[in-house]
Formats: sequence, C-alpha cells, structure tokens
Amino acid sequence: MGENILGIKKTVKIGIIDCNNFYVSCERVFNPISVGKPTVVLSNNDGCVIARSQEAKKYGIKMGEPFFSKREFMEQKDFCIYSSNYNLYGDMSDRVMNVIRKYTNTIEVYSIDECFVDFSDTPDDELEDKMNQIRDEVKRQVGIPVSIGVGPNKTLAKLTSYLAKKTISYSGVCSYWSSKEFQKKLLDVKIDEVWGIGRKWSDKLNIYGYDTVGKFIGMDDNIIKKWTNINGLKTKMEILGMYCHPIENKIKQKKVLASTRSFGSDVNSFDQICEAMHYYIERGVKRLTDAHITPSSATIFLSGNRYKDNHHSSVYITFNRQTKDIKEIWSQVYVHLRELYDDEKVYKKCGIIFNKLFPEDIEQINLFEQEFIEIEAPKNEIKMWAMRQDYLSKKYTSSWDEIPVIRF
DNA sequence: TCTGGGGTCCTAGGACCC
DNA sequence: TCTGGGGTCCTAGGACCC
Repeated sequence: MGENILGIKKTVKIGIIDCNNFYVSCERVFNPISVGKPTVVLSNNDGCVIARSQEAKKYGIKMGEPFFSKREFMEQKDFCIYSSNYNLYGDMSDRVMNVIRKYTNTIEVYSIDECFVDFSDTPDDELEDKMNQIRDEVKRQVGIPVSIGVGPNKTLAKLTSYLAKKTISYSGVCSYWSSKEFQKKLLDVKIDEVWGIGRKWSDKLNIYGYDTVGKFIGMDDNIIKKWTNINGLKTKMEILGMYCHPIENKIKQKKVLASTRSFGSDVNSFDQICEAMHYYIERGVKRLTDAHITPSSATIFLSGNRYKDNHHSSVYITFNRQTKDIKEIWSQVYVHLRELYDDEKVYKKCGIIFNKLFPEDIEQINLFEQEFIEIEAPKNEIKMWAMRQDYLSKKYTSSWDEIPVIRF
C-alpha cells in the first residue's frame, strides 16, 4: 500500500475505535438477559431513544425517536428498555480507554464511546494484527465490542469505519488501504453520512444534486466554502487525502460547562424553578470541582417546551469574583432569576452555563469586588421538576451497594 | 452638503459533533 | 400525557479605538 485512489502518498495512519451500540452494550454486560433481545436506552426523562441494539434497529426503531410513540410496540415485542445510567457508561468508557492506552501513546478520547489513535508507527504488515488484538482485549477485559477503522486522516478513518459496518463480511476491523475496490465504494456513500456534514449542509447539497461523496469532491472549493464554511472545505480536502485534523493528544481545557435538564413535567411555580436551578448549580459546581476549574461568569436560562410554546430567555451574569461557592453563586443568580421568571409562562427546562473558566490555581483579581447579600437556598421539597427514570439499571461499577453478586 | 479605513474585541446565532 | 444533554467552532455584525 502507499497510495490512495487519487494517487496521494500515505503518510499517516489514523484509527477510529468506537464501541458498538455503546450504552446498550454497557447494560448487557450486567444484564445478559438482554443479549439477543431488542434493547434500547432512553435519554433523560425517558424522552427518546438514544441507543439501540441491532435487533431494535431491525424493528425500525430510529435514533432520537420519541419513546412515547413506540412504547406500546416495544412492550409487545418484549424489548429490554433502560433509562440512561451515565455513572455506569462513564465508568465503562474509562475502562475501555485504559485498555486501548496499553497499545498506543497517542490517543484522543473523542467522546464517551470512541477515540482516535495514531497507528503511523505500526508497520503495515502488523496493523491488522494490532487492531484485532485491541478489539479482542477490550471485549475480554471490559465486555464491550468495538469496531476499528483506519485511514490517512480522521475523515477517511470515519468513512472507512462507516462503510465497513455496512458490509456483511466485515469482522470488526477495516483498513482504507485494504483494497482499491473498497476505496471506490467510498465515492458512492451518501453525503449526509460524512463526518463534518450535518443535516443543514447535506440538505443544501442534496438540493443541488451533490448527494454523494464522489459528487461532493467534484465541487468547486469556493462554492463549498460559501455554502458551508472553512470546515466544509477541510472535509473535502480530507476525503482527497490531505491531513487537516490532527489528533489532540492532550486533554483540552474546557471553555464552558453546562448543567441543564428538562423537567419531568411542566412547571409554573417560581419556587420550583428555584429548586431546580439550585440543584443544577450544585451539580455544576461538583463537576467544576472535579475538573479543577473556577468560573467568573455564567449564563442562566429558562425555556418552555420547544414542541409547544417555544419561548426562551437568558441572562449573562458576571460574578463579583471568580468563585465556586454555591451560596455566593446562588445569591447572584437568584436576583436575575427573579427578573427572568414570568408568572404567565409555563416552563419545561432551565439551567446554568458557566463561562470564563480558569484553572483553580489562577485567581483573577477584580478591583471592584463587591460583597454579596446572601439569599437562602430553596427548600428541596416539591420536586415536580425532577426527571423521570422509570427504567434505571444499577450503578454496578461505581457504588458498593450495587455491585453485582454472583451466585453458584 | 460633504462623513475613512483599518484594526480588535465581544456577542449572538447557527452550524457541527457525540 | 409523553420529544436529551453537553460540547466546539465559525461567521457576521456592532462597539470601540486610533
């Protein structure tokens, strides 16, 4: 190997390792009864489907489908249904990544269920062995099945992985260089399947007939730039074999941290909004503390049901100093929340987004620091806003009380 | 009456990702 | 009845400066 279909020399080998149906696979490790049965995992509030087993996909259950519209069908077909259990998934994700780290020094954890790795130093004739080893060891040690695609850049690694999954003979690992036939097939992939081309852009491209990878790379650069932005053009360049998106080996400093939730039911009381907002602040501060960062400003927002009365209001708050103190944050948030809240409206969601995050050892001095008037925290007793989780599995890996017990 | 040009910074909105 | 949450980045436009 060495050249791709367009005659460009290969210089790097980027792998994408992603967990198959990740949330479903996590549930199955601890609930083997679900293996072989159609299985889904639901979003917060048991709102919509966010993960599906192969069996569920065969029944036509779509990603993002509202649960209520398919609930009866799923019960009839004896589906296994789970509320999302992020404690479990986060922990399983760490375990998967740690196994992969034994095989490579260059890894970018791209999301909870996938990572990019650099295989450039692996000789061509050892690559497939190595990919198989990783896949087997993750399965053996963590119990999660993964797929691996490798190509000259991230976009082509993703495309390789996508196409391989659609191919029956595929056994979990696949290389861009495995055959010229394979590379030709990439040109027929629908444009909306390409990493970096989302719904809005693919709609526009489809209207003008640029509906496949092959047609997209034939487009004029300036047109692409005009219809999308610089990243759309980078996507074309990567499909042509250029290397535009390097692997981010270091953990990136977060720029914002959001803590928000939809309510379990509609809310039209200020006291309940306060309870919810205070709770989200507590959760957000916990995550700020874990990440060793401190905010100096935040945006709070209140919004209605986006499928009914789609109202939204927000306010940007600069704290009197950089702070992680819940009382201090609450006292400043409360004043603005009071102003934002409208008695006439019904709310479905609220939250806080912390901005201007600094590492906790760097203190930003504010010359005009003011004292704050402390506002009492709301009493947590109504909880109409609390989210629904009717199908929650246990914290098998992160709570001593819920560790699975094996009986002989 | 006529009303520059170039630069930075900030924000809102909209696209993308999982 | 019931429709997720948490991110990043780009661009346009306004404020402000000289």
